[in-house]
Amino acid sequence: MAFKIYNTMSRSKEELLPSDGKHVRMYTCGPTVYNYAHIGNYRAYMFEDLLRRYIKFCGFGVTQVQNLTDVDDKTIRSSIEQGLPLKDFTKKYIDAFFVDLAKLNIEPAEHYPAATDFIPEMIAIIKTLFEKGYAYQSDDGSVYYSIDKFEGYGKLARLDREGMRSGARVDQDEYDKDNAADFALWKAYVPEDGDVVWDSPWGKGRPGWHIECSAMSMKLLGDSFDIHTGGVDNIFPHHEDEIAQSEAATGKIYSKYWMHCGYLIVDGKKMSKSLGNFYTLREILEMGYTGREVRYELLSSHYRQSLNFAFKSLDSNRSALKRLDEFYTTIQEVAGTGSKVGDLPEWASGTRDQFAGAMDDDMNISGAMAAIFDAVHAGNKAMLEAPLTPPQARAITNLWAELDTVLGLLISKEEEVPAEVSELLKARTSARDAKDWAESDRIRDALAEQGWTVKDTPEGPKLRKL
RNA sequence: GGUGCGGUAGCCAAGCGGUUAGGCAGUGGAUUGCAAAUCCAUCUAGAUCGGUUCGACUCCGAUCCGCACCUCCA
Repeated sequence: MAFKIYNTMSRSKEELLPSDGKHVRMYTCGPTVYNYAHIGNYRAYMFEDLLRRYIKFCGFGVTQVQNLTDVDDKTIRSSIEQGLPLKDFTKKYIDAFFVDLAKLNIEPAEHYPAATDFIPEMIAIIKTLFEKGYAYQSDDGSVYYSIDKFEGYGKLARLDREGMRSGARVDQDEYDKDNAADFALWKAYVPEDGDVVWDSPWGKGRPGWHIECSAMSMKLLGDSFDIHTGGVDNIFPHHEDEIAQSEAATGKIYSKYWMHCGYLIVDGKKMSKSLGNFYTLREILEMGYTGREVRYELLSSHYRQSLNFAFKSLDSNRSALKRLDEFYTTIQEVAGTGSKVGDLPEWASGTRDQFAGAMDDDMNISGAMAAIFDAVHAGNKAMLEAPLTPPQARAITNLWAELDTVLGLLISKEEEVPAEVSELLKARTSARDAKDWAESDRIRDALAEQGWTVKDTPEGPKLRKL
């Protein structure tokens, strides 16, 4: 089996082969910390989470870098509005970001570099670009990258260099630049920047946006690394410009694979802060949804497909997760505390291959989830015929644990049954033994108020969290 | 205008040149003191028009519609 991923650079699926054969180095574009990230942003981080988890499932090691953009127009403007030093302002949103990642059960990356901690590295790259003739300084003091000097410019986005001249949004007034599409490496200081300023060989100022990713990725992963990811809106200009400046500076291939995820759509439009049609994770959690339900939502569509966000599907995810929980709880009850592992029952013997086969194909999550639900259905059916042995059940819980290293939503945390609730259950059992159905139903309602539902099974009553 | 993605049943969403994807919801039944869960059965597909083929949801062409990117963007 081979894990194939869609490489935006080649526009085709390619087998993932890390350059050292065993350890994948990946750079994933992270948040700009001027506000709470919305769930459209988390769609990208969720895709990256699935990717790193499946890479590990395939037996590779992973080093993931996710940057924090803590200096740009928006962070500067907002921090000044709030009268806070930039670092104090961004800290609030950086902290919130990590809280959200935990709620969504997104595995932490190995590195979370902040742009403001890598200014010397950025300046070093710009210096090199000057030496090699790719950079120039304009009259206003800003430093630009000359895209005409880089032969491969446009190779990722497959730009029509001629067509760009008549591009819809090229600002004709940008006469400081040699070519309207040249981008800033270093922005000269303007009063609006307040005290956000660094010294450089080209005067006071601050870095351009694209240079931060080049500096941090190459510093932490090397001049050439394996995978670079982001949303499709990053293909151009951000990633195109990163390639231009990095490859011009080093003369090496910057990233071997480029992967991009589709958008989160709300009411037929891309969710974005500028359109104002966004939800933050904390808003959704306040509405009573769980991080796990949101995780299921963000995960369960193929990453390159746009994902239509609707509360209705969050509700249906709750039902689907209940079905998974019901199954897993049943299996776990049979497995008990025994550690002896038996063979998988016939109905689960192909599940792992079916799951991996789907995931190998550019992370076909729909196929992978179908493998899970096929097993649940076949298992429920088989258990009506013949009970599992504890070692068989243990084999299944082990399989589930393995698959959940990828999905991160199969196994929910055990709920402790409060003493009060187990007292109620006892009282109800007595009532039922006495065939006092009215009392039994009254207690069942009382349990529901506590958030628990009771099921009467041949093995006795069972409690489930609502 | 350039470039790219898509249109699959009530909703969400896959693979596949011929054989039930899957999830949610609905209906009928089994089961249950009643439920819940589960099982069984069942309803609703492939934007439109052509072409290739023994056979097309799948390949090709055209048309229509939607979304995105073309220097804020995950």
